[in-house]
Order: sequence, then C-alpha cells, then structure tokens
Amino acid sequence: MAKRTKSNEKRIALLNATLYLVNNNGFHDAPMSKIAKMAGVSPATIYIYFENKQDLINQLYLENKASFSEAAFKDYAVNLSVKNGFELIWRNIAHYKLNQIEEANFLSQCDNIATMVDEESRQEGLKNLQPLLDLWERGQKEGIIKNISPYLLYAYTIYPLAFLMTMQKRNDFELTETNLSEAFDSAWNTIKI
Amino acid sequence: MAKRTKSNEKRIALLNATLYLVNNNGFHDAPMSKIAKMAGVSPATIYIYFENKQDLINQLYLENKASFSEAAFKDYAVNLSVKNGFELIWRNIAHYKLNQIEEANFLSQCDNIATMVDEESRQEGLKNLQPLLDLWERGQKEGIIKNISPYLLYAYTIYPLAFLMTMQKRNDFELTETNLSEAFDSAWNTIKI
Amino acid sequence: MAKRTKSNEKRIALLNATLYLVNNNGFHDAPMSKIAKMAGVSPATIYIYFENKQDLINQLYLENKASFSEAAFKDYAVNLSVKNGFELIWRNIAHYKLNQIEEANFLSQCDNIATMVDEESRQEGLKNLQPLLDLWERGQKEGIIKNISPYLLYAYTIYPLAFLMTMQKRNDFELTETNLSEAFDSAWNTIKI
Amino acid sequence: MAKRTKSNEKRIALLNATLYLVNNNGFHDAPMSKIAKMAGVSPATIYIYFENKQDLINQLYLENKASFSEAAFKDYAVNLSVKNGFELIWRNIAHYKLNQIEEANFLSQCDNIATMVDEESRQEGLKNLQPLLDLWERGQKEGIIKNISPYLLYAYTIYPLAFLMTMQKRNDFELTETNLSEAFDSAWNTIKI
DNA sequence: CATGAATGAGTGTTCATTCAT
DNA sequence: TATGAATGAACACTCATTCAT
Repeated sequence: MAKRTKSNEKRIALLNATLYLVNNNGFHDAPMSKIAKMAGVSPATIYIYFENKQDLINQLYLENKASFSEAAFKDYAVNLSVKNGFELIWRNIAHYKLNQIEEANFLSQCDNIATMVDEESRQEGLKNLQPLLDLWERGQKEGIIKNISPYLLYAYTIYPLAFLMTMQKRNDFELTETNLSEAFDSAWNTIKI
Repeated sequence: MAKRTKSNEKRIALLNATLYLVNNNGFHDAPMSKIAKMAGVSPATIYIYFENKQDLINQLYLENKASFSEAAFKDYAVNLSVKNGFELIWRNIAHYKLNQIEEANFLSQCDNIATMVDEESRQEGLKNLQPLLDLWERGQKEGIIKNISPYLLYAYTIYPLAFLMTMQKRNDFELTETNLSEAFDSAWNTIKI
Repeated sequence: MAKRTKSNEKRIALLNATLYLVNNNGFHDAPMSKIAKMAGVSPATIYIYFENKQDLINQLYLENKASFSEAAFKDYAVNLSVKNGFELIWRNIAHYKLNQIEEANFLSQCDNIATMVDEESRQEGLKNLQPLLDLWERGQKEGIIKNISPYLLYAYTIYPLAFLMTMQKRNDFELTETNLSEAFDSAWNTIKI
Repeated sequence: MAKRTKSNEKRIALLNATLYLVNNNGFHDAPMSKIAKMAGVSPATIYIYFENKQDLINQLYLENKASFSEAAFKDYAVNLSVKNGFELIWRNIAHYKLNQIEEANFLSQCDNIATMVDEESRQEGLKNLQPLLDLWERGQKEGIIKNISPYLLYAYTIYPLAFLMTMQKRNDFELTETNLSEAFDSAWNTIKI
C-alpha cells in the first residue's frame, strides 16, 4: 500500500524551468527535453505532473497570475479611500513588475500573445484583477474617477508599467523612487476627475 | 531584353503569409512549409529571398516598422507647435494601431518578446521614432513638456494604445471617436507641464 | 492465521483485461498501464504476477488453450466410434468458437501471428489437440478416414470454423443450427473415405 | 521549374521493408525508423510517400490484395465451366499462397486482426474476390454448387489454404503436388451438389 | 529563378519496467 | 503484497534547410 508520493519540489522545479526557458529562449525554443533537464528529471516525469505542454504553460500562467494578484492587493482593504486604495494597488503592482521581473515578463508574454495560454485560462486569469475594477467603479460612483471604460483606465495607469518593466529588463532604463512617484502622479492625474 | 529577376511579388507574398501565420497561429506554428504554401511558392524558394527564417522575420519587422513610422509622421512638419505636432503624431499612431491591426499586432509581439527579432534589427527599428523624441526634447526645452525620461513619456502616451489595440483585436472593447479624444486628453495631460 | 498471499482474483482480472484489450485495441494498443487500470491494480502489481508482458501474453494463451481443449473434449471418450467421436469434438469446437468468441478470437490471433506468443508456448499449446490427432490416426487405421496428413485434416475440418467465428464477430454472418449441420456434413465428407 | 521527381523505387522499397518487418517482427515491432533504415531512406522521407503509418499499412494491404486477385484470376474467363473455372481459381490461389508466402502471410495477418487496416481499406479489399462470388452464384443457379452461404463456401474451400500456408512458412508441413490435388478434391467435394 | 524531393536533428509524448516505500 | 512515482529508450511525426534538376 505504501508508495512514493508526488513531490511538490519537482513540480515547482518544472514550473521554474519552464518560466526561465520561455522567458529567455521564447516559447518556440523551450522544448520539454530542456525543461526536464533543467528541472533535473526525466522528460517522462513531466507527464506525471502535467497533462501536456499546454497544460504546463496554463498552470504556470495561472499560478503566476494568482501570486501577482496576491502581491497587487497586499494590505489592501475596501475601507481605504479611493485614492489611497488606488495608490496602494498601483505601487504594489509597480513593485511587483519591477522586482519580480521574470514572473512579470512571463505574464506579459502570455497576455500579449494570443496563442500562448488557452482562452479558458486567460479568462480565469482575468478574474484576479476584480478588486481593482471594483475600486474604480466605486470611484466613479463617488465622482472621483472619470466615467470612462475600465479598459481605458487600465491602459493609462497599469499597462504602462509593463513597458517600464520591459525596458528595465533590457537595462535600457532604470526606475528610481523619484521616477516612480512621478509615474504615479501621471497615472492618477489621468483618471481622476 | 527582359531578364529573369527576383520577383518582388513573391517576396511580398511571403512577407504577408508570414505576418498572417505568426499573428494567428503564433511563431511556433508558422513553419516555413506553411508560409510557402500560403504564398503559393515552394519552400526552397523562400531561401532565394531570405537567408533563413530569422532573416525573414527580421525583414518583416523592419519593413513594418518603416511603414508604421511613415504612417506615424504623415503630414508632420517640424514647424508645427509642440502640442499640435504631438497630437498629430499621437492620432496617426492611434489610427494605425486601431486600423492596421494585423501589422500593429505583429510589431507589438516583436517588441514584447525578446527572442523574436534579433537585437540588431530591434535597434534599427527604434530609430523610426526619432522625430517624436526630437519633438519631446524641443517641448522640454520650451518648457511645455515635463522634464522626465522619454521612456516615461512613451510609456504613458503611446504604449497604452498597444493595449487598446489588443483589446480591440479580441473584440473585448471598441474605441470610438469620443473615446479617442478622451484618450488623447489623458495622454497630453500626463506629459504637459 | 491468514497470510498475505498472491490473490488469484487479481491475476484473473489482469488476464481478463489483457484479453479484452488485445482483442479490441490490438496488441500494439494494449499497454501495461491500461491493462493495470482495467484490472483495478497498479502497473507495478502486474510484475508480481507475471515476469513481463510477453509472459503475461504467454500465460493467457496457454490458459485459454487449456480451457479451449477442455471444451473441445467435453463428454469425449475413446470408446466412441470414430464418426461419433469426431462429430462430438467438432461440435464442441464449433460451439466454443461461436459462443466464446472473445477467447476464440484471442487464440486465433496468437496462432496466426508468429510474433505474439513465443515458440515454446506455441509448442506447449499444440499438445492440447492430441486426442483429436489420436482419433484421426485410429480412423485411418480403421480405414474410415482418408490417409492424408493431419494438417490437411485440420485445415479442412476445424480451421474453417475460425473464419466463421471472425465473420460472426464482425456481424457479417450468423451461423444457425441448420448451417452448423451443413458445415459438419461438409467437414465429415471431406475426410471420410 | 525543374525538380527531382518522386522516385517509385523508394516507394516500393518502403512497402517491401514494411512487409518484411511486419511479417517477421509483428506490427508492434515495425517502427518507422526501422522501416526507413531498411529501405535506405531517412525516416522523414516516408512522409513524402505516405501520410502516416496507418496509410502506409493500408496502401500495402490494398496493393497486395490487388496483386493477389490478379494472380487468383489469371487465365480465368467467364465462359469456363463452373468446375473448371473454380479449379483454375482455386489452384491459382493455392499457388499464390504457397509461393508468395510473404505476401500471403501479410494479407492473412491484416484480414485476421481487426485493428491492422482500417475498415475502409478492408471493404475496398473485399471487392477483389467478386469474380469468385459470381462464379459460385452461377454454379448455384446451374444446380452444380450447394445452395449455402458464400461465407461457408469460402470457409471450406479457400480459407483452409491460409492454414496450409502458415504451416508451410513454419516448416511444419510441405504441400506436394499430390497433396494439392487431394486438397482440391476435398474442396470441390465439399461444395458440389 | 524556381522547384519538390530529401533529410538529420529534433519535437512532444508513451511505454515497459524499476524504485522506494 | 502492493503501490504510484519515476525513468531511459523509444515512438510517430515535423522542422528548417539543402539538394539536384
């Protein structure tokens, strides 16, 4: 009856290897054999933990989305004022994107390339931003935030951070504390009434 | 005395096929054989026009960047005021991204994924935005535009359009003329002093 | 004082699963993992009961051969007349092939495909028909049965039943009681002097 | 415009290699890599001539069925008497099965194992026996052949040859000219009225 | 210039079997 | 005894690229 049990270590090692290889070589040069080798297991072992390559990517995406969202809403509470709440979330996200560069970069690829994660996982991943959407809606009801589509709000406040992350990763640009405050001001000015 | 010469038609057909397949199937499912078939030529023929697959992607990137920049600076002249010049360019870019969705989407993929075009082509592609950088520099000298890194200026004015394009392509969101004006106001407010 | 001992139930379950899968999916799509799952045990458990896959097939073959031969010689006694003895055996075999279709089909595959069971098991399996060969020899001595090779006798009396079984399994043909009597007459006419 | 053309030699070499390997190693140990090596081509080349492994087997089956049927009806004409026509066909088939042992053995495997060729090809292959079925029908109308199902006629006249072929291939038995005449007599006696 | 055949190296995945418990 | 995890070797098949014409 006794038996070896699935080791979470191996699962994590596989996810980490995948993240690393997709980020640095691209999806098209991250073969299962390399992933296995990097994780220190046999190629066949991957299929104990994941159904197939797509499933591996999907799970990696969803778990990183979840950990991103945890970071994004750290210390957030609905009783914060709209501005304070937004600033907290914005800074959390900025902090994540500029420090957890690898994870953020992976998520950015997945979100930008239609063919990387399947539609179901993408929809699932979207749910993670709900509290921010709720905050914006509240801000609009309170007359604090412009009454425009959340897509526009996102495009002008959160999405720019993805660009800064990419530049940071390429060492083209470094975001200082001052820059960050300027950037937040820009973001806030854009959406506040 | 007609001589047989490389037919530009075939070259164009190959570039178009590549754009289409990379956009719709992803880089990892855009094999040379499919590209050839779609362009109506033999796989071997690709190698008459392009050195290899990377070269094909690089050239496609550079030509689209060039045509993007042509669109971006249409009707622009250095004697325009900073605000008018910026608005012209911004609207040109917005127009391009929301109408030439396929081309814009391809460029966006290349710019976001480190491994798609090689570094040399990327650097080459960057030059296309020079007139905008020049305009910003002039605006800063004239005390009209905030004295912050052009990366930030780009992140908060141009880059958001990439997000709107992606949403538009996914039919999640449609940008109206009103939206566009709001979006421009946001962009301008962000960077003007 | 119950001691843990190899459970015959599991052994039987494994043999049944193998029979089913080889018959319905073919040898090449009857992997140990499926066999195990169908038998409700772990793949590793198979190796407690059988040395390897070949051994599993061999044992399945031999046990089915034995049960086939038991059926073939049911109620047979050497004091029966040659004709009566032959008719009894022939009808027993026909009954087996047309009712125990799965078992018969498996045996037929093994006997037709050189590479399914190994030579040793095949030789072992042949012994099961000995009483029929003895009967034929007696018939020849008594001048009742043609003095031709038992291979020919078998080919023209017993072997045709395999074809009828295959057709029956494919629903191309159904053998009635009348057919059966005609078929036996054919068989007997073929070999009687 | 010029190009290398598909060489029929390679196609034939591939079919031959497949026949040999399936016969001697079994379907489950006739991998594409071995087939390619034996045919003296790269594994990838197989896919120029055949869609996939199933297609390769199907085509091999159909071509052998066709050449079998050509042999079976050599010199046959509808104006022959029923008995003479049947003897001609029977001897042709016997000759084929006992001399073209490899081909006959392959066909026998395909016909016995449900999972080897797909249903469509099997149905296609069946058509090859039509002239024999026609002859039997004529014989029944003329009151020369027993009025029983053609499945029974086949089972008792043609099918036994498959057994003799198998035994011959295994060197368990050799069919002489005398044997053959005896065997034909058995076959004819079985079905004639 | 242009081609379809040809290929070695590689792809994602499965398999019979063994390991550690 | 019995297990599920683990695996090296193999599988069918595809790819970017080159060859021969």
